[in-house]
Amino acid sequence: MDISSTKDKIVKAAYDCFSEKGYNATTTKEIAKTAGVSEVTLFRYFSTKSDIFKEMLKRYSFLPVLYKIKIESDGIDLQDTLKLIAVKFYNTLLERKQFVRIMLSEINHYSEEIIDIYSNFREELDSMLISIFESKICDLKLKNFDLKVASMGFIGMIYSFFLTNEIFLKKKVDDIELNNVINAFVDIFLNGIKK
Amino acid sequence: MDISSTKDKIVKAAYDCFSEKGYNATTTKEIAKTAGVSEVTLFRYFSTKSDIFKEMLKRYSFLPVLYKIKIESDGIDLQDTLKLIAVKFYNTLLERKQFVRIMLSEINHYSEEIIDIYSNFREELDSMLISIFESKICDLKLKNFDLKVASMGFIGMIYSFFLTNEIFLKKKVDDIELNNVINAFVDIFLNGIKK
DNA sequence: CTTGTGTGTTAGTAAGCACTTACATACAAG
DNA sequence: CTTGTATGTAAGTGCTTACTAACACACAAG
Repeated sequence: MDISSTKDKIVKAAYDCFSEKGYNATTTKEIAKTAGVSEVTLFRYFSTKSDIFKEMLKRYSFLPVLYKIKIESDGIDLQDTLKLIAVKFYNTLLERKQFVRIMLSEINHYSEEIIDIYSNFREELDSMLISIFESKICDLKLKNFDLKVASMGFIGMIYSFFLTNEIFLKKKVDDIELNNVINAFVDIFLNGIKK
Repeated sequence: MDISSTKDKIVKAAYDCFSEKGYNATTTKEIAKTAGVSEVTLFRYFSTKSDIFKEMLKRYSFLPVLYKIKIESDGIDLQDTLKLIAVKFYNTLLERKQFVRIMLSEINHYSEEIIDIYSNFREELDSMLISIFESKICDLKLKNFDLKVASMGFIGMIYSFFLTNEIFLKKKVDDIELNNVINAFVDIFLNGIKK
């Protein structure tokens, strides 16, 4: 028994291929080759190409990873909390860059599944932030904003920064630049929501 | 002579098809049918499917549309200027929603062309905002932020809001909600960059 | 009336695709 | 040694695809 089973290897290979070329441009032959198995073996584990895709969506979704972002915010001030969350969020996206790419390119093709993943993802993130804001609201005299809108704005800055650099421009952002940008975003945002 | 030539009809049809199903899943037969011409005629105008795609990229790029966003900001305060820009930016994205979808789904396939369009787009937008900030910087005692980072943050909030609702969740945002959200974003942002 | 231009129809080709069938082989467990 | 399980190879099927060739028709301009 290998460290990763044949099925695992196929799903991983599919993940890599789909993220590089998209679903339609990836052939089952290619997936098999990447996985280091024969095409026939591939079809012994999955009866259709679509099944491979769906299995891959399940296994590589970043929904579970999201929980790693959750932090203990008691005792830490809001500024540091936001910075920490921003960094963790960005790194999560980086770690699952391939998955992000797949989601972007297959929204049309597998819209139901992807809408599902994305909406769960956003709900979790937003409610995480909102509960943090709520716990700090009395300490810091925040404006009476719609917290959900505020959360969307904050997440949006970081998400968009990620998309622009990593997905569109394919430009690596080094840690120093990332930290500067995140610090600026947090500063703007925090100042913005304070009374 | 028709109001739109045969070539125009083909490019328009390709635009519609590609945005709905993606490049690979769209057949030349389908494009021809959508355009209301025969497939042979299609190949009389374009020698390959890829040529149609590239022609479509040229014609439907939102780069030219971007100049409609530019406004006269003299005499208007920064808050109203930003709100106006945000609304116009959002509406431009809406107007070219199909193009955005194509860019997202074909980054892998036509990365060179799309990177080019996207980076021009961002540069234009950023420099537009930066020059506005600079013209107001003395009036309003803005913090000594990196203006480019500030611009990225502001654009990012709106862009991400658009992507989430219109592209991912396929949820229509009505004008009232859009205005509320934009007002909130501008408030947060403006407060955030002030001293 | 002729000629050129733009288009349609019909039929095709060569390639590539997802997926299948049949058979062979390696190997671990009993 | 036998049997079951996991895999490979070779060959192929039926379908779809981008793209082509050949011919016919409509029609406007000279």
